[in-house]
Amino acid sequence: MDLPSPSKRTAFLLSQLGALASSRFAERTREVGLTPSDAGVIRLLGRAPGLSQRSLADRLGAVPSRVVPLIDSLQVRGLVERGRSSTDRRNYELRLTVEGAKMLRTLREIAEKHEAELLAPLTSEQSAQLGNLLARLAGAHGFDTDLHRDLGRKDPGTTTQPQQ
Amino acid sequence: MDLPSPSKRTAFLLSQLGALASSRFAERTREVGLTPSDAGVIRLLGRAPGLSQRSLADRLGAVPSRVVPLIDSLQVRGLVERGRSSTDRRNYELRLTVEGAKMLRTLREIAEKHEAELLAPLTSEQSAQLGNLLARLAGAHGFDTDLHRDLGRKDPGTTTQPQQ
DNA sequence: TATTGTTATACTCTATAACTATA
DNA sequence: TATAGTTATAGAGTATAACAATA
Repeated sequence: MDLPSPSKRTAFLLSQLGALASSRFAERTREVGLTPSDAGVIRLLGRAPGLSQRSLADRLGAVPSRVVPLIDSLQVRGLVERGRSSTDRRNYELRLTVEGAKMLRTLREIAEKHEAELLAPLTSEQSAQLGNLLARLAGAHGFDTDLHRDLGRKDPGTTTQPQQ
Repeated sequence: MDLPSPSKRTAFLLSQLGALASSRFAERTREVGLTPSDAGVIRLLGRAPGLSQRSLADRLGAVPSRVVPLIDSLQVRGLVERGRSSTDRRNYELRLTVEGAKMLRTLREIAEKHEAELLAPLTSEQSAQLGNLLARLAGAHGFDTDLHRDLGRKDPGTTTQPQQ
C-alpha cells in the first residue's frame, strides 16, 4: 500500500545533509583563516556593534570564558577591537575593524557560493520548496532564525548523525 | 523582482535543522544508555554480523584504535560479543548478543518516534516532498545512504552551523 | 613483510570554578 | 553584593604511532 517509504529516513537525511552543509561551510571559511566560531562572532558584531563579551556569549549560547580566547584571536588578527565602555568600565564594547568589516563581506560571498553549490542539484522551484519546508520546520521547532545558538558546545552526540 | 529570497538561507537552515535532528536523536539514545556511536555500531552489526573491528572501523569512517574502547564498552554491557575467527585468528567476528538484538529493535522504535516528532509540523504530503528533495540532494552530493561516515570525527567546525 | 587488534601518548576543544576589577 | 572579564585546571573525545600476535 505505502510506497517504499522515503519519508522513513527523512530525519536521518536531514542530519547527514546538515552535517555536510556545516562541514562544507567550515571548509570555505577555513580558506580565509576563520573557524566557524570566528565567522559567527564576526557576523554578530556586524549586526550588533558595541556588544559586550557577556552579551555576545549569551547570543552565541556560549560561556563567557569561551569568548575570551575567541576575541583575543580575532583582535590579534586585527579583525575586532575591544573598546572600553565609558559608562561602565567593566565591560568592553566590541566592534569590527575596517578589516573585520571587509571580512564580513567576504563571509557573505562565501555564504552565497555555499548556498549555490549545495542547492545546485535542485531546480530553482525545488530549492524554493525546500527553503519553505525547512523554514516551516524551523519555525515550528522554535528557533529564532536570527539566534545563533550552538557555537560548538560540549554535547557529545551532536556531532554525529542518527544511525537509523 | 525576486521574492525576499527565502532560499538565501536554505543552507543555513539545513545546518541548523540537521544539528537539531542529531541532538534530539542523541537525547533519545542516551535515555537507553547509548551514545550515537554505540547506536551506529549496533545498527551496523545488525545488518552485517561477523564483521571484524577493522572493517567496522572502515564502515564507520573511524580509525581502528577508536573501535577498541567502543566494542569494549558494548561487550561489558552484554550487547556485543567478540568471537574469534576460525580461519584467521587475527581478527574478531563481532556479533550482537540477544540483548544487543533487542537493543537494535529499541533503536528502530526510537528512530520512528524521532522521525514522527521531527516531521510533526508538516502534513504528510509536505513530509514526503521534503523526503524526496533531501534524497535528491543526498544522491547528488554523493552519499550512499547506507554508508555511515562521520562517527564524530575530529573536524573542528563540523559541529557548528554556518553563520550566514 | 603485511595485517589485526591493542596500548600509550598527546592534542584539541570545552566547561567549571576561582580570581580581579569595577559597580 | 553583584557583575564583566580573565585565568587555571580538569575533563571528554579523538588521532597518531609504536607494539604484540598472527598470517
